[in-house]
Amino acid sequence: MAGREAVSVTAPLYQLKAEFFRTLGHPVRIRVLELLSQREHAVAELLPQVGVEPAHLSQQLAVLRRANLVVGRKEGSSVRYSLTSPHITGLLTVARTILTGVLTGQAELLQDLRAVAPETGPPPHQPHQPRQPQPS
Amino acid sequence: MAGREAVSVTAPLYQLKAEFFRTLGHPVRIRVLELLSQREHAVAELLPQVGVEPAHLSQQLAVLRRANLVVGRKEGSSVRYSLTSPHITGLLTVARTILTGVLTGQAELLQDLRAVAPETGPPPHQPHQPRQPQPS
DNA sequence: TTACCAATTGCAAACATTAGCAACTGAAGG
DNA sequence: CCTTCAGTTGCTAATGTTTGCAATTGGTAA
Repeated sequence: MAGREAVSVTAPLYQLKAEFFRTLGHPVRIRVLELLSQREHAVAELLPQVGVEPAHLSQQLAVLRRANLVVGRKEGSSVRYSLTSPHITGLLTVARTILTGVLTGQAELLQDLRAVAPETGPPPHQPHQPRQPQPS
Repeated sequence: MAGREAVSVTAPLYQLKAEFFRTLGHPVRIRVLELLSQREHAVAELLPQVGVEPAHLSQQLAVLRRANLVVGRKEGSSVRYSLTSPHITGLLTVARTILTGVLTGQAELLQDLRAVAPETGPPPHQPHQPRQPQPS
């Protein structure tokens, strides 16, 4: 039990931020948070959407619970999960915006590479113009 | 055969998002991004601020470079780094907001635990009062 | 009661990341 | 030339995370 302290009052803020982002750094957990951004979901509803076996989903839900990003509420024989903060939805949106930019940058880089003709002169290296669109 | 389909030919979006967040999930990298949020910094300027040995910082900068979150520009014998997107600054801000809420929630939980006298009644569970600003 | 279903937990193997050290490149100065 | 400084890269032991399986809990129905 050494590594993870439940609530460290003294941990530096950037350490906490890193742990926070690390919590988001898993496909299943992202998927869950996106689904919960739309509305509350029972585990049985999440299961087919994320396509992993129940035990695995439960583990990842536990991670999100420990990080206080979601809460589970028992209802009959099932458990319904929801976000603890609406800001999380915003965070995912901003992340997508950045990701779009990053991918655009990489696409441009690819194009630059492709623009270099096999045996002709040196790479032109166009001066970099940012992009407009943001698809889903 | 219907059912679990990988959704996209290329990497699914939530996979990319997870990788993106994982990139942020390290104290040194967070520290660097925060410093670069203020202004451009040379590696030699970052070094004393983050307090790790040069090789380690270089590795973490390489991670951020590969993720296309920062760019390095050689200037004389030093390298100056800057963010590729101003949105990153916003992301860190939103993250702090969420983190503040999360920590507030945990603090309340601690207080609840503390409020339970050794042999007296059940935990009172106060109804949730929103937060107070917090320093960087 | 027993059986079943939804969800969770514990554990160990497979996997990925981190951090420290030595070696290397490239530029500036003697 | 040689030396030094700023950064980077390669390698590897230590560490942390993921994930599949078995066992478990708690609720519901027969």
